[in-house]
Amino acid sequence: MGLTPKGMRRRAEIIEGTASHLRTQDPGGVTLEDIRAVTRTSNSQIFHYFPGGKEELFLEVARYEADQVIEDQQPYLSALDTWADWERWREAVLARYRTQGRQCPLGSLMSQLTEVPGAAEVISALIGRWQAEVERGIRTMQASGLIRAAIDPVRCAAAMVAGIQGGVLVLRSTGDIGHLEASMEILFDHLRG
Amino acid sequence: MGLTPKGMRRRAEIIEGTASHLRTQDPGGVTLEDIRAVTRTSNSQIFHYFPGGKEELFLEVARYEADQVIEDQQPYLSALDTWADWERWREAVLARYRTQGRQCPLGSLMSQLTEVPGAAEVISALIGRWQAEVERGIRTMQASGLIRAAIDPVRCAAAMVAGIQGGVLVLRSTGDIGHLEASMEILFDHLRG
DNA sequence: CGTAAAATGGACTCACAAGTCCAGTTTTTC
DNA sequence: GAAAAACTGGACTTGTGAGTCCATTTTACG
Repeated sequence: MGLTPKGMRRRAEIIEGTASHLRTQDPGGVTLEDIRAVTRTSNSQIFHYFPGGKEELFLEVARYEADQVIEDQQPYLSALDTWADWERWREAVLARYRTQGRQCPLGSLMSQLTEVPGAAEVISALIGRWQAEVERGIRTMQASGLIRAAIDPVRCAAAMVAGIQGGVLVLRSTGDIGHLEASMEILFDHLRG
Repeated sequence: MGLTPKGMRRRAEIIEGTASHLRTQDPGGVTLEDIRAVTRTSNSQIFHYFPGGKEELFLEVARYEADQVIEDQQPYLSALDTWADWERWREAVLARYRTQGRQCPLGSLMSQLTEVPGAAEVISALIGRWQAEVERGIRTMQASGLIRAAIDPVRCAAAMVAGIQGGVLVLRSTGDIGHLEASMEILFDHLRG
């Protein structure tokens, strides 16, 4: 049979507890014992809810964090209809990364999952969703004449996503958010023409 | 005493052998035993040349690979004096990543070294060097009137580096090189005005 | 030469952390 | 209200892989 309501709650608690612990600790060094302590579970619970063990749990956490990434950009990301919306979105992105600094929950997590089938899909899906939203925003702006028609929405959205990713990557290694700012700045300029 | 000539050779061999093995295998799963096999060494040699053990060895490999990244872009990166040079450079970068696909030796390696003092410096230094070269290129082009003066060399170089990094990151997770191409394309357009 | 330092081989220790097992408790369901 | 299924605790097994140790050979250098 499936999970009882209580079981579902417990499972979610384990994922969320692990996620929040992984935001402050390097996932590479986190053991099941740490997770047990932090989530007040026992070994049997972990393997009960995640038969695939640590790997499966981490993958679930990655999914959860990927959702968070999008979530944190809402409601702006889904409604890029005016320049003011774009600016608010940009601020939301910058604010997020200014706050979390070099601690990118998803980035460090994914590096632990390099050969788990499904891990790459999590990122691909995230990037896909992200890019699709940006693309939609560009098209909307084009429809209302705010962005010139010569802009290729697909390429521009791709560059935007890549620029942000790269900016965050640099932020993670150097602690400098300037690259992220510069990337978005220039791409916005490019959209404005 | 220091190392004898023979010792220095051996040490270099271990680094290079490990590096080339790490390009085809996920560093996370590579053990000292694998390294012993691949480099035909014994445990004592590894600890003899790298008293800090695996961590120290991997850090050396990271340094080595970081040098390679710059090396592979030469001689173009150091002489971005005309548009033709820029195009050749772009092609060199794209060619490199088209070839190695999702296998980014440095990226996967660094994720194993998240809490090694010195690891972040390797990346910081790489990004710094990279960005400085691009910046110099932009200034040269400005001096000869090929790029308009309104362009901010620092911001633009930062965005370029971030865009490339992000493009590679996406390439690593999705296998799609389109983001890298789009990033460079748009930034080149921006430079051309 | 000869001797001291450096280079090598390979067996051994040891800690740790993932995963297993089973016995006991709670919840669901009929 | 009782059987079945889901849930939980915690001790135990086990494999693995980093790092240690010492004995032996090779190289540097006066």
